[in-house]
Amino acid sequence: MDYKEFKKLYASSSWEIAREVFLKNRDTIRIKKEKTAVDNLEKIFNAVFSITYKKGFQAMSMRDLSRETGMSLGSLYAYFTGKEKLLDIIQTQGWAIIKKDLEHISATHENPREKLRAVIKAHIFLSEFFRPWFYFTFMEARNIKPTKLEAVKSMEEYTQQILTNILISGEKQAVFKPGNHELTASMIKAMQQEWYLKRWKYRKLNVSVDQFADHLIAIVETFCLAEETN
Amino acid sequence: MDYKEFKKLYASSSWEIAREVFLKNRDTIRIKKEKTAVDNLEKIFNAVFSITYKKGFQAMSMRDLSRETGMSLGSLYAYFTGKEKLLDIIQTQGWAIIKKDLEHISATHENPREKLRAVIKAHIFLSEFFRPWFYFTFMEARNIKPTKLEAVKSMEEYTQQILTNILISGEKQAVFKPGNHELTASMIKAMQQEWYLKRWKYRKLNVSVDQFADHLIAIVETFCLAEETN
DNA sequence: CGAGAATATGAACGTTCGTTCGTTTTTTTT
DNA sequence: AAAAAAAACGAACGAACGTTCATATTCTCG
Repeated sequence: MDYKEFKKLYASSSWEIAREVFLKNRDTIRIKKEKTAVDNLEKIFNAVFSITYKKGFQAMSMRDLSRETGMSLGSLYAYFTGKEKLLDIIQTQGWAIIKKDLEHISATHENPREKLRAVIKAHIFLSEFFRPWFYFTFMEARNIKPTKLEAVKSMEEYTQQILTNILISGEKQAVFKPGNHELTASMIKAMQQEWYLKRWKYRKLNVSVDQFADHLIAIVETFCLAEETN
Repeated sequence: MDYKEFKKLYASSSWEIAREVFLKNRDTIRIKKEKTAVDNLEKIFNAVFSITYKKGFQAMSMRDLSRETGMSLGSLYAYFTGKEKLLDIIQTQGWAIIKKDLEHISATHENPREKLRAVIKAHIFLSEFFRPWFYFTFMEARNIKPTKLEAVKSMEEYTQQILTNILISGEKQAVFKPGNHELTASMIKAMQQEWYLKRWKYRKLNVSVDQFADHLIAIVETFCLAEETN
């Protein structure tokens, strides 16, 4: 499967994400009409991503956000109770996107080799489709409260565990070589992360997301696959 | 070479780094006595690293820095002309550390295989020894001015080029397989970066810097080495 | 020891920040 | 079309910010 196919199958749209946020936060959002709320939430998220990509969340002022969205300062506060809550909403939703789709992919394959390929690709394709969410979630993790930070770290461990488990069960089936699977899974995550953290580099090198994913999988399989299955 | 040996051979101390900064910025630093200036610069850098690791540079107030260093607000401004200049000083010095030592390592080996191992290891060991500098340089890159940002990006490309060139010359000598060396070099950089970005993970997993470096080299060599030399 | 240079101090200043709220505008309902 | 509800507005407020500077303290050296 390449990125084009992936987009059609799994990805929910930017508007649907905003709608999910609206439904999850109805108690704190003062806007009643769904269409109004979701449209403006989408506008707000896009503005946040655009501003913070350049200068970070802390440096973004509410006046910046007001200018970028075309909404007044007062209006903005009808959609979230404060700047900190806005950060929290985006972070929480970002991780929800990752978790939901990764669990889905992980469940739909049996063969360890196919499963490993599918999970790696899905993560990269997801991070391409929701790049702003991924980038924000990683770069602004420092700004959330210590309680929430623990949740972020355990989420990181969880997604890594998915990879580790595939490698372990693959070793049992003699598809993969023995080795420090936890460490290998870490390295895979590091390379996946590279795609959304250093996008400018790959745009310059003219590397497509499909090329990147294939290269990463080639490296991993060369290292992990047992000799006879190669 | 393991990390213990590396420390003895190449690393300059935290105090020597501060001294380098002092000598480079004598024109803007209002303190005359070298010992006073260097001692306090070292104290300032450590305080900045400690504060910004948790909340980032933008969120660090000069009052935070004053509290952490034990110096008064007025004193601080004798060491740098403003908060922005402080950021610039640390960023510039961070990249200078990387460049200097990487060039040194790259020049002291001939055999492509040995050279690749040495450069990869040196970068990881350096990032372990100067972790605060590496972490800060990466995480606060967004806060510098566009002109300086271009310098940062070209530095990233430069260090990647060192790896790419080793792979290319290794291919010519039939030590390495043909392949997209630029992309492979990128992946190596991503994995190296992992060590200083996610230190908490490896502390938890009880993975030493030597183990990490060896695992990374194993992955790279499995993928790059030509069959006959394996 | 004492004079002058170097360094440290923190109250004070102007600015910008996040947030609030009385008001106006728009939309929906009657 | 009038009334009621919902949404948008932006001036205003106190707190916190980066920075300055007149003054106090410490150090240096004849």
